Amino acid sequence: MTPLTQTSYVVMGLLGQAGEATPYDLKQIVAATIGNFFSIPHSQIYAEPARLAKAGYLTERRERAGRRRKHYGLTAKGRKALEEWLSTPTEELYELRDPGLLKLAFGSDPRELARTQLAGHEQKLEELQRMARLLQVADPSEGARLVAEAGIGHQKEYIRFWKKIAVRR
Amino acid sequence: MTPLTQTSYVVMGLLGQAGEATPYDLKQIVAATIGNFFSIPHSQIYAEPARLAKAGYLTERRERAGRRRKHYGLTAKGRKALEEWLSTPTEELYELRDPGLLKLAFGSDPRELARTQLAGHEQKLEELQRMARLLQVADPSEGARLVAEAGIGHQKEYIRFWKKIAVRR
DNA sequence: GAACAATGGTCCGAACCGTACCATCTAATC
DNA sequence: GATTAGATGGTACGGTTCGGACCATTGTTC
Repeated sequence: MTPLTQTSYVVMGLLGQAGEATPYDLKQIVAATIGNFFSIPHSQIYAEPARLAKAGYLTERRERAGRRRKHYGLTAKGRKALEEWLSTPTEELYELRDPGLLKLAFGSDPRELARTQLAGHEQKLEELQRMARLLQVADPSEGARLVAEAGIGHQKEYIRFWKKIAVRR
Repeated sequence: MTPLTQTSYVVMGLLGQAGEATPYDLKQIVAATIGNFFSIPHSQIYAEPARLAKAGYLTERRERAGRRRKHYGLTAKGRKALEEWLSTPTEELYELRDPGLLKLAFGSDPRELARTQLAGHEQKLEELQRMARLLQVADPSEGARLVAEAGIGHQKEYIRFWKKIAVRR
């Protein structure tokens, strides 16, 4: 039995948008886009397509020469599973692991922490804004744009939060 | 070698605040507080203290009768490790897995999704606000209060986001 | 054509995870 | 005072995930 995990749907979802792709392609896309709100370690991005292919959700085509890259694409079965998943809204909310907040909760010095975290979030915000600008012109999908917006909103929220702490007396 | 993971610090951090505790106690505290921004499955909360005790970071005392609960506390070594960790601000940001945004990115129907997610986040917000009120009166630690505030801020951000989508034409 | 960076990928043991199950205590009900 | 239901408290375990180290091919620069 091959249970489909959220990672599975990430892979299938990307292939649904990108057509055929190698795991490396997927890795790049993840890093640039959904990695921002759905983290996946790179080793999984290589392992998962193989697993899915074996279970009939993906086609696997291997180059005969050179790098012998593997290219994956959705099968009908894969496409069906993906669509089914997409058409059922989740109630589940997020899962979060924020080491900054963790330290804060346990009594780290708030101001120092705030400085460090602030820097990170500001940088992240810029990244996201850059990305959003690209999507404005380039991307066909509305979902991608919305999601980028969501990310921006949360970064701003983080920045408000840490700033408040940083400037406190 | 026993590398200290974030989970380790959660356990040690809680013991730092609570004094001695059983894994069950820890589980309860996590569920009520830091679980909101740092998720850990309950099986880990039982496994980790044992691991840490074996490595000398915790003391382990087992009741002789009845439930034979195990009580854990920080050793000097544990306290030192904790303090060291607390005194180094992290640059690392969060790790997030949000299935709602994932589906949105891949083309789920935004309005339907919004309705479902909205309900969840509104409930979560209430929970957090209830908790925050409790902390106002009961909790000594400033960190805990700040962190609850952060959570509230993000829930509100989520609600703004999904609401905007839900009411769209 | 050597050296170096970028690309593309594999491998592995430890940690993690969900889930199912087990045991003890409490206290209400008869 | 026996029975039972629910809350409390905990263990076990096999499969999955994870980070990180390492390997191989290609492209670029000198």
